Amino acid sequence: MAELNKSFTPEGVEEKWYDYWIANKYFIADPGSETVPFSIVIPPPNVTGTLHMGHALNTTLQDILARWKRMSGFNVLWVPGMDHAGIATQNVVERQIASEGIDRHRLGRDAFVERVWKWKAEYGGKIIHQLKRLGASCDWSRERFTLDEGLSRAVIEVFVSLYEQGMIYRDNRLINWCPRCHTALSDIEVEHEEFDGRLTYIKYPLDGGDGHVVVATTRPETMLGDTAVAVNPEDGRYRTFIGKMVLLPLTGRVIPVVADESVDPKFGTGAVKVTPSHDFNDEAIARRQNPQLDFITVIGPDGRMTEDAGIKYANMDRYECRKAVLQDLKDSGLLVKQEKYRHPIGQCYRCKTVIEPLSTPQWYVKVQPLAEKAVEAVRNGQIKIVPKSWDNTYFAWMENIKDWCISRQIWWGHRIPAWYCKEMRNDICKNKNGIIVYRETPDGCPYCGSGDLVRDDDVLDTWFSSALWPFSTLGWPEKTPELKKYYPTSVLVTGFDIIFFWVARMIMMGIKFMDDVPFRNVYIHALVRDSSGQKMSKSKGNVIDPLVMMRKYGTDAFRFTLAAFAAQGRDIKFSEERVEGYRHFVNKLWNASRFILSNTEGANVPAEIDFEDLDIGSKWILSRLSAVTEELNKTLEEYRFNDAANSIYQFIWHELCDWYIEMVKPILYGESEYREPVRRCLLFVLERTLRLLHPFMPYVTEEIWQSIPGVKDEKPEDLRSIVISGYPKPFGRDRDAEDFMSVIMETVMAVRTIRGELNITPSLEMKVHIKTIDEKVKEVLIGNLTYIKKLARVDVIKIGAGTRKPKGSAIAVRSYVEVYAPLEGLLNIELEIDRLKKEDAKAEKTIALLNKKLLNEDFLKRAPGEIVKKEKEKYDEYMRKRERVRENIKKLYELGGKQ
RNA sequence: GGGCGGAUAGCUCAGCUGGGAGAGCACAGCCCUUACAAGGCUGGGGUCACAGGUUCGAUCCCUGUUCCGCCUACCA
Repeated sequence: MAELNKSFTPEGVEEKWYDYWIANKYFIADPGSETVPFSIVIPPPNVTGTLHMGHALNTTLQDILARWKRMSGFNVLWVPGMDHAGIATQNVVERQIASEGIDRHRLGRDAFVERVWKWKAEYGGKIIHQLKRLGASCDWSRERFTLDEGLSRAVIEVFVSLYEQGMIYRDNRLINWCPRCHTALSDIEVEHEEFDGRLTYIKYPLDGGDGHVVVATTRPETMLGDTAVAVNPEDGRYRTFIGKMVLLPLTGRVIPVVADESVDPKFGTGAVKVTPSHDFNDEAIARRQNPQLDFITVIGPDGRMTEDAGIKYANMDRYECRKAVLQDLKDSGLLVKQEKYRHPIGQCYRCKTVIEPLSTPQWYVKVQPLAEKAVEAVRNGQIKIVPKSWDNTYFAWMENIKDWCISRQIWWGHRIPAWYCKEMRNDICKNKNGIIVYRETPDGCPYCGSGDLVRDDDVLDTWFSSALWPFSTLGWPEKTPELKKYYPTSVLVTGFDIIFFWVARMIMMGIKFMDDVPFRNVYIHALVRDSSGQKMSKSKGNVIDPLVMMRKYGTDAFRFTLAAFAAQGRDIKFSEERVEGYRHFVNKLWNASRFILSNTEGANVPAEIDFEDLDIGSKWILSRLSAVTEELNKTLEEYRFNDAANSIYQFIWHELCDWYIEMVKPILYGESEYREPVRRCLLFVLERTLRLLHPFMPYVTEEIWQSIPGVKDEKPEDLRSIVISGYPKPFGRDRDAEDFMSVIMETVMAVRTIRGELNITPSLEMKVHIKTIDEKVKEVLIGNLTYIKKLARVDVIKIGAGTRKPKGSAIAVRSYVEVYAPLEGLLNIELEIDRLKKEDAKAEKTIALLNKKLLNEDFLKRAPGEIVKKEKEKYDEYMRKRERVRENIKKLYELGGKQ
């Protein structure tokens, strides 16, 4: 095969074949086809994104599944797309216009949103090109965007119907507020991290009397908004205080001491300052009191103190204010002490700004009823999570789920389809809360006819539209053929970091609106970390760029590395050396193919192959091929990507290359009757192997496959591709051939060991005598002398039961054979005795172990008969072996070895 | 505070339902044998974290301990 270069160069080849696949529409799904569907929706990457290791792993695994199923004859649809990523994208564009000196508020909402779309058209979706470079076999004709028209329709439909069913409501309560992004966040969008802080003890004097209460707080500045002090009703120390009033320092306000069971007497002083407007726990206390405590908001949406904080503090930044308050408390002698205290602080998951609890009106989804069904779906097996260990995480979260805050005070996103009737304030409108939720923009208030309507400014949480992804991308709410054919999707492949954000919500929404789960299986893959186990992040500077890996080592090697790393239930510590190793593997395959193709000129790859007229080596490799085929289908079915990768690696390198190719060389170069069958077999094995490997290494396999002459050439040109060539199925093992081969291999390795250990140069052809008591083994060896001669570089003088050890021979004892290599003059008797003694010691150790076991009556009585029999056989075998080894040592001594 | 996972060869990790441990890389020795030196052959290396328990038998199951990760949580 003159066309193949000496080594594989991915550049050019990758683009060439990707373009070819696209041009021939191999990835485009046909909902009209009768074949069994297999569908995946991609976890839509953010428009702002560039490909990172997580995407690379995620995409590779999905592509392996998609290609495998496509080759296996399924009707595969892999829907690609992107997420508009509300806050993240808005932040990016805000930064961009800031560099031009523009503020979004000055630009105005419509103009800003326009800018974001413009940005999206220009920079967004860079990641799509990168996914293509990875070889992703998505149906790009069905690419979707969470903010495109069809998806917006789905979002509105879901929102309005949930509202109509009372499952979406608006409420005013404390929410997580990001003062930088200027929006509400849901609970899971807050990341908790521990920091070294301080616990500040403050004295609150009793009003109209002696004495005081000391409270402890991590946020002294919020005291300006305190409306009570709470103690545990059972706490004897404070019992007399309950119901009394204390003087709130620095403000002159008088606030009550109240009782609440949530207060832990053991923490701090046992007395808590209560700031209902700025702390979730305090809000709960306030609402439990009768009458309810006052809410005084002292920190505003921008993180600055409000006027209610007092003239002195108003407009200060919250941290600046903390310093001021501490100083003032110190000055007034009310600051008792401060102690070091490590505690978690909530931060915005987009910008890491410290979250501020803030009381604002927001929209919520009542999730409990949805969650119950979603839990049930996993519990009863309608959805299978792999690995199973994630079930518990899922259940734990779902069972304690709180209502989902879905409104965001940003501009980039699905605007909430709600309007407020202004007239309602004048009691003209009969609509009790003035809220109008509509699928289309209403002309006027349907209740009072007023034309004075104002649309809600908020947009929906990005994850609201993502939650609909499995059916919105298939055309819902229309009844499309795609929806009918491909929903529920077959599998969702994703990282565990978005189980709550995304997976759980898709399940809830899918069941609610499609009356069926969104996917049958969920495969949760690991997080890719750096080689020392650290999370990759820009700030740590330990990010490995997938694009760099692909450029440096080729996409095939990179993909294979990811698959080989993807063991279930463990994070991936990525190391570049592994990629390098798999590049060697690509090269190995390449060269083996070169060898096969150049030695099979004139032959065509057969569609099927008959074991009968083949030599043992060929029967063996075919049997092994069938075994690995079975293994691959099985491991892929179980999402054991690493096992799949290792199996095919092992087969190609160590069975096909190290043994089979080496052993058939004499046949190929000589005039054996097996020459033609072997040539066919080589092509057959190569072609099937490439197909087995294709899902992992799409490019190099296609490149080689296209050079193999045979069946494909009869097909029309646009159907000639490994992509649609069919995934191999097991075709049967030949146990005899495998057994016989193991005898041959054992013999060859015995000679090689002698060579290696005694440092006999490979260029010297050794003469060996082989002793075996088994007639069948003898027959096999005699029938396959060519192999043994070639692989061990020996001339076999004698084989059989009566073979005796010639004088001055090196000896290797194996299960079925004993190999004697006469080495007159060459043999170092001492070295050889040492070697045999080592073997003797090994056997001795095993025998002792087995002996102990077999003398144990309990073992004989209770262990299964099959095991006992196996152990006995093993014992006998080792006894025989030891016997032979010892005999040989004795002979060597007789020959002159020193005792 | 609760929950989950990990601890196996120098390094990175496999080891599915318990019968006595594997790979890749690294290391050592020998080979440029006409597919591949990005290669071939051979070899060394592990009381499977620690302590108990269940069992005829435990790397595997149970309990506890230590050390690492991660998730989750309104102890101010």
